[in-house]
Amino acid sequence: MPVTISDIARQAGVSKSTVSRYLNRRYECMSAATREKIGEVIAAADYRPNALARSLKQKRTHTIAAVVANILNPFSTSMIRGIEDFCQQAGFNLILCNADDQPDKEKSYLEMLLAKQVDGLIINTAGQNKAMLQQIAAHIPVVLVDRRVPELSCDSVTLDNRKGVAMLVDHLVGLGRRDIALFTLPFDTVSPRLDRVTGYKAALERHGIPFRAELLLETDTSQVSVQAKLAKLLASGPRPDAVFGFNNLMTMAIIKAVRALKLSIPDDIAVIGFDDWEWASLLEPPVTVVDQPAYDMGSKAATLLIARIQGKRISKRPVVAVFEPKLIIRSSCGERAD
Amino acid sequence: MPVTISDIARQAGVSKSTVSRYLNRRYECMSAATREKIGEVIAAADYRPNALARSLKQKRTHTIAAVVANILNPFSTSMIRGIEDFCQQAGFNLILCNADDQPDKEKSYLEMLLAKQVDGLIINTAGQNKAMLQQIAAHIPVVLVDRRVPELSCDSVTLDNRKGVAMLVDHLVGLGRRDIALFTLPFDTVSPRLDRVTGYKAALERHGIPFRAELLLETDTSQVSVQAKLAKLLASGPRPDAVFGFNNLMTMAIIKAVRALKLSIPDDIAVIGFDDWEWASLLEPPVTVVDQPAYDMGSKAATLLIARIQGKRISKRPVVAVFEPKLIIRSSCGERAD
DNA sequence: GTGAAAGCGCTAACAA
DNA sequence: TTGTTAGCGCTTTCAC
Repeated sequence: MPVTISDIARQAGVSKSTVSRYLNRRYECMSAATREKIGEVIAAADYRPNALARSLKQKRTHTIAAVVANILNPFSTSMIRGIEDFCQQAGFNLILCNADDQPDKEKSYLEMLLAKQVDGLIINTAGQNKAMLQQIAAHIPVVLVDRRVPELSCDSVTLDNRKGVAMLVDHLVGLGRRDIALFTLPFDTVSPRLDRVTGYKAALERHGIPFRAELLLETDTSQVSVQAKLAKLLASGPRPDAVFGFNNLMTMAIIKAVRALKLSIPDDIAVIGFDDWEWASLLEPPVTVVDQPAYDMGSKAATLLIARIQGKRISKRPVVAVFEPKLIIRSSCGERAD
Repeated sequence: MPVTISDIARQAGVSKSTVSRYLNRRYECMSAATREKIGEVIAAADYRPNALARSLKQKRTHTIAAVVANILNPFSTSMIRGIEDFCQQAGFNLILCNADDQPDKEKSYLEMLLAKQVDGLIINTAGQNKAMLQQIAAHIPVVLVDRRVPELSCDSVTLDNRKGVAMLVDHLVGLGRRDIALFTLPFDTVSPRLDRVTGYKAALERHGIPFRAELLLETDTSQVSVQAKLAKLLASGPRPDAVFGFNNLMTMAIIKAVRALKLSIPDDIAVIGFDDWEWASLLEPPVTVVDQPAYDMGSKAATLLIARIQGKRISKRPVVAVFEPKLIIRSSCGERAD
């Protein structure tokens, strides 16, 4: 039997309306005496307004949700921190959901978020729930992070993936590597992956290097899968002189595989990855990567979302924030930075 | 103007109660015809019940919250996955909060969670909000993870930290190391840290090694702090032949510092850490650690919490689940496992 | 400055 | 089998 607004009203000898005004800081329409009295009663009773009731009435929850692809990926956690910090500062609550890159799980989270009446949504979608997202975007502001969905008319925050790959390929080619194998997760439906593949082909072409389909390897990020593909590749035909991992999980798997296959980095093979992560510099040799400003991307997404929710006037049309990748040269490609 | 239960009722030509019964799967008390009719109308309207209204009435939200200390720490993310998977399976929603080890932030999250009427709480507390937690625990089930709070009468899930440290010290001593420096975060208020310090002293004593206060170093997990302390230690008196990091973040900082100081691991100094993490095995040399089953601990916490919420009969008295640490020997202490 | 009353969208007796 | 009614705890006109 928690204490309600009626209890406070009774104890303070005023009406619920007055207490409500107090709760909403409308102190102007209230005598100093009642204001003080209510304050005392609330403190004494340790009263906490019921957000459900309030939201039901106001039709706003002051809560947004973030659905990320994989909470075990440092890219996601950094992005989350960016979102979280902005929300905190803006007085919004955050519900965090980990869709695990599974469309079903994503869908069930979306269902629950809608039921809970969140005011807005930031999502790094697996891409299979377009219809549902479309419908959601019609009701509440939605911001896509990392992955675009062309069909969806909403704000998005992405990285210039093609540029990132260009930097990476340029770096490799500059060091004399030409046979660059690339390990990616299935890339048909997920925009950054597709962009990276496209960027890879474009960059090769720019350097006059013919694209070889056998160097484009689609796999999950487990060491076994990666190692099997890599071993097969090494056994058959001209061996690659560089490998490029599509995200940090993939890069880790590549490094494990390369080591298991007793290859030396970078002498036998150069290794380069997308996404930086805390301990990339601690590996031997330290790994060269293209970094995405995950924290800033998260923060920007939250900024856009909350601006929309608060009806701040931003362009009616979807805004597309594109962030710049950064090449962090360490030594896994044959060049020592320090 | 989203569609409500009244809209559905009208369109289906029945009363709200009947629709409500449908929503709550009480099909027994309903003709097949109405059941079908309602189903059609709901599907056509793409109706989604408002969880706020439902929860307000039922006084249950089917939602629990998890407040973790630091989402950037792999220990936390693994634990979260354990919690999340169990919730998913049990049909509970999860609100995730990252308190960042800041009591203020923790408090503000607790306030909002209470306002949102969560049914239960899993918390890895910074330890400064005892009074508030006590009061919360009196209303709803609370499960403490990782860190105990003796004053609080609620379930807890912890690791046998003293045992973990004992394994670690035994390992080191077995390899001939006796001057073991230990880097910890401030340990006066946080139980696992305190347990680890106590366990360290006890283990030394068991081996007849006198405890030297100058080897117990309290610091944050930044490389600069750690490196400063380590440099000072090396310069003054008998140098340690091993360093032990209190969690994975600390261990990473130690490794960075040791490298910056041009010491060789394990020849000049052995390094061992608490918590395993994905890439510990990829470092050179691979790092020996004491691992905590973070996923299982999270899963167990969720299991306990939800059992309490559902009133399953578990002992009235707080249950204390203690997990076993596991020593993972790699080669940073002078012994190669593979 | 303050209160009475209606209602947010739902559930749960109690009737019929 | 179904409908009527009365709230859940709050906000918000509209009076006074």
